[in-house]
Amino acid sequence: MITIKDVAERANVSPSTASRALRQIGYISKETHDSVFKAASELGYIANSTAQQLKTRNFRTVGFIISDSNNEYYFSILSDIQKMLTENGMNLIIAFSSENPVDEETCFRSLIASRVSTIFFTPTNDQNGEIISVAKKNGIKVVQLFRDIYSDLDTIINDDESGCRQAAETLLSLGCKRLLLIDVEYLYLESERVRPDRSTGFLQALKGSGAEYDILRFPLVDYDVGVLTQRIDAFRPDGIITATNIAGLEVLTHLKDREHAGIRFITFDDNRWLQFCTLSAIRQNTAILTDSIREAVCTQSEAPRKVLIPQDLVLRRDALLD
Amino acid sequence: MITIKDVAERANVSPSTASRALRQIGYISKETHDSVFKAASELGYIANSTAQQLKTRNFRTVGFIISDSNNEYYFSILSDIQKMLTENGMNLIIAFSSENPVDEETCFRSLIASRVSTIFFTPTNDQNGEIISVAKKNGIKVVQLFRDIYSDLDTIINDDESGCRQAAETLLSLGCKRLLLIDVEYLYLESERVRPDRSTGFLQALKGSGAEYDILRFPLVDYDVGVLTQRIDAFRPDGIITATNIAGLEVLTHLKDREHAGIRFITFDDNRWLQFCTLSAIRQNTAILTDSIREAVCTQSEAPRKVLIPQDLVLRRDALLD
DNA sequence: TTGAAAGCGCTAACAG
DNA sequence: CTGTTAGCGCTTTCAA
Repeated sequence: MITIKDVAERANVSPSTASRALRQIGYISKETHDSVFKAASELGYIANSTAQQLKTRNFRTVGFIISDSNNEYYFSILSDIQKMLTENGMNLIIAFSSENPVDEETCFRSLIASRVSTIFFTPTNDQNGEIISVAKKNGIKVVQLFRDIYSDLDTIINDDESGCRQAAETLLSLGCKRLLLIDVEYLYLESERVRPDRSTGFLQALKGSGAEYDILRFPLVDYDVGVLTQRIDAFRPDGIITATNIAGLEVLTHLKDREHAGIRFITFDDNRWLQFCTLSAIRQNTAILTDSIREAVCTQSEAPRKVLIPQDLVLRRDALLD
Repeated sequence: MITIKDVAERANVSPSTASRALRQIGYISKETHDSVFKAASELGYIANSTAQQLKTRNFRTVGFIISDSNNEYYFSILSDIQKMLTENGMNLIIAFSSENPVDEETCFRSLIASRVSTIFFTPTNDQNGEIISVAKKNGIKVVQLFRDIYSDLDTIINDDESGCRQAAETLLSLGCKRLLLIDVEYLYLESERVRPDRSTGFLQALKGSGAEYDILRFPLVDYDVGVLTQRIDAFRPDGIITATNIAGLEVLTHLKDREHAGIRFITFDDNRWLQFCTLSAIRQNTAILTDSIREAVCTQSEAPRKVLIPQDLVLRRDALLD
């Protein structure tokens, strides 16, 4: 390991002078500046940011807890977020809560130990207030993403409720009479506690439409696909909305196998494969999301800030109707 | 911020005693142990791992540089890697090189500054030996993933050469007479410098088969899709192999648009959408990969270790042949 | 069994 | 303009 002491010795200055020279701070003579930079480059010196942070109490790392590693939506936003953080001189540490409170707490502990400046997480339950307050006691900002569970936290969510309402209205306007929504079932959370709620938007669209409808709440992980397929076969919908890509794929696979036809389909979370299959989807707004995250990282507000991000419905010629 | 001093004061012991008690190391009386733990839990104390690492010189973080954030393959392996690291008490920092040497160097600098124990990266070029040696000078192990560019580094690669040979042999055995391989064009690397090389396996399979063939090297990012489609239209293949999902999607989109038929298709990097579309793919072995990464992180070898991971061809009823 | 002291690598305050 | 000193939070001798 090469330290600033090594650089200082080689340049015949004190460590503090070397430090100031390298950071271009304060008054440094041209000669000192040059000799320090020369020494640093010859030695291959790179400042230990761990020690810097300890000293300056200025923690330039952000923690990101992904709740569902199978959900590609997370990864589609990750590189934008990382790029934005780099532009702001920050690092990104990621962790996975696997949709359960115990892992979520472990993630928190690990990120708190690393003294990240901010933790972004998608709450898997409403019982982890303890560790959240420990984070805050340690000067860490905590922001909940995509699920508004803890009312006292900064919150950034996609407007899934309105997205789902749009999707249902569109299906109705296309002539559907029997709509099925595959919403999310949370293992450690009452559905009623979770905002935004796709079912709410769904019901608003259906109110007074005269159409039949059904809602299945389906787990994000460790699910039994039979529950899904039986419900489809029993209800016989002519339009289906799925809350995630994964559920969407299960639905599509089932419909294809059974050679169903004429069932219209919209899923949350657009991607290139949906585009290729000319399937309709609800597209999240990554730009606004990244921007909100940047703001959350860079500003320190008092009152909890709530951000609601609008989303688009992308209609495509539905392959299943061909 | 809550420090061990706070805990020590509340428990009426010295910081060093508190430290030993919390880490269950050395001789500690039952009473001290209990009072220290009580104080820590009441205060919500979590040890600052930054300071711990500075002291113990034991860096429990791994850096991972993703070269292409559009390539979902990276994300499909990330959660397994992260889980494995967690089990071994380590953290994961990710960074993105965006397939260019400048960003790659920036990533290295940032990870070296964080004093990660190991850096995994997919080389985007062969000119960054300088920063790699700086990493090593700072006691950081460097492992190249998926591309064998620097001969003196630990290396973990998928056996794309054999995978491509298998794919080509299979297409030939299915009766194809005109094979097109869409291989990767590297912006900052001569193709000949990159191992494994899909084209090599492709050519081995074709040798003596009497079939016609063509190879197009296509960029991973910022590509012109017209180059791809024109080549397909000009060569009129009856079998296509693509090196990435992204190129694969472009090929499929083109073939669908033009209502081509009877063209067999195999792509690298299997996923659930390919499965749904009943498209054939070459499937990487994530278990072996994760295991190799664990070994690289946990053991310190002298000579550079080279790991070659075998992969499977998954044949599915090709939707385009229906 | 516990505490005092030193020091990991770095920077900020203060003298010079 | 530069060096000395102290200390971030933690652990590790070493002495008590």
